[in-house]
Amino acid sequence: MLSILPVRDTLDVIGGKWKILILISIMEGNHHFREIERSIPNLSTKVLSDQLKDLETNQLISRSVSNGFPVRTAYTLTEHGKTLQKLILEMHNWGVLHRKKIIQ
Amino acid sequence: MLSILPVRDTLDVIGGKWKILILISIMEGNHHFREIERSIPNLSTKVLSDQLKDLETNQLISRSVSNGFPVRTAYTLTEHGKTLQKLILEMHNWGVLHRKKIIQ
DNA sequence: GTAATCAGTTACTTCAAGGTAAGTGGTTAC
DNA sequence: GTAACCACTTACCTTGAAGTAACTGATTAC
Repeated sequence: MLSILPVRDTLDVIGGKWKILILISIMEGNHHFREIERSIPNLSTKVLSDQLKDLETNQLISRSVSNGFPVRTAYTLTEHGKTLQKLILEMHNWGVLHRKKIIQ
Repeated sequence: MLSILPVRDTLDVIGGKWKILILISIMEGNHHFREIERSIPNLSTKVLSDQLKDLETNQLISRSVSNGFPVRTAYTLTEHGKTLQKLILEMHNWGVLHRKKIIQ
């Protein structure tokens, strides 16, 4: 008997059009704002900014600003964010399976 | 290097507010239209009807109509639909973990 | 014969996620 | 000193998912 709330919580956090893409981009080594932006086609600065705030609020990523000049911000996965990796891999694998099934 | 498309495919199929809830309801033994509708609070007939069509298009559920009277429709998971169970369980588990982390 | 149930459809509205475009304030390269 | 880059913000607009409400057509119970 699965209760519904936890699954909805998960979708709130990683659902939508961009959140998973941004997480994957950071996982793959893109840590700066423009770097992440350039790595994901059609992602606007406004949407990226909004989504990064959401991800930070949910403690999946952390934002740090270097004290030196030029000031550079760096986004990294938190330990909590890293617990998503297995789930993202599962979603990837199921997506591949599904595409094979549907497109044939 | 995870490509983005498969994860997006997965979200297209199980994302949104209702699809996973409907799948879980069917998994738990609700097979008739009104049965599914009653099992999920605040779900309207129109939305249920739309979502069931989507799920059928994606070959996750199948719709069968009994030849006898009264005509009853039955929605069941396909074999392909059953491959989602592991992923849904993962989403459930991560949701529980996340709620602990955020709400404390 | 009328009230209720099943399995939906149709027409219309609302709303939040996402998109567009321009601007801000600082730094660096030449 | 001006052009370009970094890291955004602000204001406004668009669109599609979801919600509301009423209706359909068949069957069954009383």
